[in-house]
Amino acid sequence: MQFADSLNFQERETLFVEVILPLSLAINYTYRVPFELNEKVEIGKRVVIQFGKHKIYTALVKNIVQQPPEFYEAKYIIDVVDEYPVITEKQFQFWDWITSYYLCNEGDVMSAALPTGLKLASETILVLKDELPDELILTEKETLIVEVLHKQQRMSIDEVVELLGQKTVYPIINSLIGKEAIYIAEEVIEKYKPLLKSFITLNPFYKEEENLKQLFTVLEKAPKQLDALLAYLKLAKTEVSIPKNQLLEEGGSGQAALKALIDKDIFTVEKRQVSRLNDSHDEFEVNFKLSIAQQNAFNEIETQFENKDVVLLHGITASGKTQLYIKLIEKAIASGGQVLFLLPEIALTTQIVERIKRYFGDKIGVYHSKFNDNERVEIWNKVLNGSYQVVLGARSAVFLPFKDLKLIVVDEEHESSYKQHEPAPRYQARDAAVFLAHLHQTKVVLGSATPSIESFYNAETDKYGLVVLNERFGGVQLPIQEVVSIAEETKRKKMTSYFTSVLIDDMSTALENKEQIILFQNRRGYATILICATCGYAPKCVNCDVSLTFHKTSGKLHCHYCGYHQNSINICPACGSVHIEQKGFGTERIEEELSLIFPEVKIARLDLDSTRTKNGMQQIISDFQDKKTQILIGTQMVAKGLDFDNVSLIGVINADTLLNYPDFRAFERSYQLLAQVAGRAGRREKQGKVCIQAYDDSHRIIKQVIANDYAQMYMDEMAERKQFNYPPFARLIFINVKHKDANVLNVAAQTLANSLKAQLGNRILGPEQPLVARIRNYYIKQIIIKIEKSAAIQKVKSVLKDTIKDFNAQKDFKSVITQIDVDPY
DNA sequence: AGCACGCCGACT
DNA sequence: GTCGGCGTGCTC
Repeated sequence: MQFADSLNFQERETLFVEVILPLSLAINYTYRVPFELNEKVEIGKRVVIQFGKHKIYTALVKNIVQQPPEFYEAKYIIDVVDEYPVITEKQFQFWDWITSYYLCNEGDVMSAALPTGLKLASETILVLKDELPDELILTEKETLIVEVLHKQQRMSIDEVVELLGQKTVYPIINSLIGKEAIYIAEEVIEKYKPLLKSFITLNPFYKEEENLKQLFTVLEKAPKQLDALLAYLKLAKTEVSIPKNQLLEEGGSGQAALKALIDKDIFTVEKRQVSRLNDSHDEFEVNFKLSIAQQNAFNEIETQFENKDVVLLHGITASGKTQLYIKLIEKAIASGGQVLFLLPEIALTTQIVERIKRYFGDKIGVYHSKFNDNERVEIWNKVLNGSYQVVLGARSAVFLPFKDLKLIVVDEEHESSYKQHEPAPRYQARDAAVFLAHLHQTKVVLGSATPSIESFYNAETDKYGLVVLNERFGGVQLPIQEVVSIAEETKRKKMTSYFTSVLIDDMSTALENKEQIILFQNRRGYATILICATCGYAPKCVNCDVSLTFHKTSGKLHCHYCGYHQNSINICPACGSVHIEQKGFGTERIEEELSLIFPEVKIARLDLDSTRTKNGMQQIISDFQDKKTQILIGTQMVAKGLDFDNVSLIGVINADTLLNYPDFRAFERSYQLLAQVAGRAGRREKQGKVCIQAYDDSHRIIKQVIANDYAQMYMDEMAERKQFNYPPFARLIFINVKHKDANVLNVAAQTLANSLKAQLGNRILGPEQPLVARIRNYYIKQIIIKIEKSAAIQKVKSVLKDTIKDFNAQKDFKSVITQIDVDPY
């Protein structure tokens, strides 16, 4: 026996794990596995490790090796968290692709991919020693800390910072440790807490008829308890254990009676883990039939899938794409497997989700930012164990642990919200989904009424399949569309505040017919800026190079970039004049002006400001749906995925603000947005109306929207993109260079651009000053890389990576921040 | 990210 | 001179 043991000892292996930390770090780190944990470590499991002097994190095992690291002594891992891996092999491959394609760190991807509940980090806590040394001489500040610790046992670093009113607290803490007055502990907070509910079960003894009868007689003297028992028996027909709160609600017996029964051992209580997700157990909706056009499109998609991995479904608004998706999903999961259905974030809180949920019942999970940490972990686990077959989600849903994907649907594929800009990974979820499908050897449907230029180009060049659905479902008519020139109306003095006489007439008619109206204005706030009529002074943000926006509800001036706000001004701080004028106008201002014109009409506003609270948006939408409000004014939000039966008029207050945006995609975006807004009018029997107000009423994009001419828009755009060498004819990479000092930044950006130019030539443009030159006290310059389609993109990327690394290694540029954004659109 | 170390200005 | 802010480097 002893011999065998020593033999084992000889042969016992020492394992090392390469782990990904949920931090933006350039490399992964290697830890040593204590022998007792050898059996438990596995790729894809989380481990608890100490990183640096104190901090404890959960890291993810990426690899297991036997060679010890050459140049340093590895720390031991503290524990293995998971019973089973939480990250699949395919996910790691997916992460690798994101890392290399979007030029970010693995830790960035891990942070984005894992729900917060699966990442734990420690907090440093100060604790008073049980026995303080006899002669303790403390400084004033140290005494302050010890006094607080006497009262509340423990303090966080932040609390110390607040208590002392200074940022540098470590020297003081270390001094206290040195004097043996305190010690520090690392408190690891388990973020995910399963929800526990009490369940009541009848003691099996009373299963016997005889015993139960006897119990009834005993309880006759305690009517409340008898009530509780009866309530239990009524509820217990299908399940033996009844949730305590349900029993209390239905029985009406009260806590005391229940407790008495539990004390008498008639009922037993048990805490059970329950799901937070209120999955509907509704029966599936009756089977609907696809129209002939839909059925044809369905068949066509199937045929195209035979030799294409991606099919673009170009279906005009109200063509019934959703039904088509449902049929595709149904078919995909018929023989097991999973489906990912991506939607833009805002569309996820609306009707389309309800419709699909009703259809697929408890097979479906929804994943987006409105869910809290705990709920997200539960969804993650249900995808991992396969109990969710269909997932509806926003862009981050591409990171869920799918086992067996059979189909990916990306609805509204042109939506810019599929791109994450901040923080890294700056990924485009639609493109990532195409790669994800490739990993799972499966297919993708990209759906849109107004496809992005690049997707349509891919379809045109046969990279993607193309299926067109251009018949409105159920014979819904196209709305009547009209353009009104604001310039013309102003000249003829026919404007009433921001509204042309045409729009006012349309609104009056709609209101008389008891129909509803949606007004679209692409700008939040009340007046865009305040400006002094005497000297031209306009209040600016202290942290950013932007004028502040006046919000009437708060009475304050707000910065939309950093959140800074200050009280409004009545007197010009520069010249003392009282002639402060408001320039420009936002949703809030429109709301106010409109209420003067239609004082008896209920008006609601849907924008970022009015939907800050959790249910704010839902409330506004349902009020409008229930016709409690007649006019809904909104930003982009009103255009996305909202269907209202009674809306007969859509008004666009000012189309020019969209068209004048300085970006090569401004026209494409404007077309998409205006077409989408227009699509909200008159969805059922009745023909709706769209009224677009613009200064430049003969703009080609507006004409194309009115004519519903996507093809012409596409051709015009392609001609321009070709001429100026923009996507899809070239690829773009942006490099944002940031620094607190404008001079340092200028030199740095120029230096970086020069060394890139030396290697990549005229593919490098800039550095240029972006629209907003300073945000949150950081000055910004932008370098643009334009790469022709034929170039080896991976080579360019590796040059880029190396150059930036060298650049950041230079002494003067150490504190310069560089951010790479691949496909920045 | 977050902590240590080292440099430098301001304040007793 | 000392304290605290701030930039810089490092974490297996």
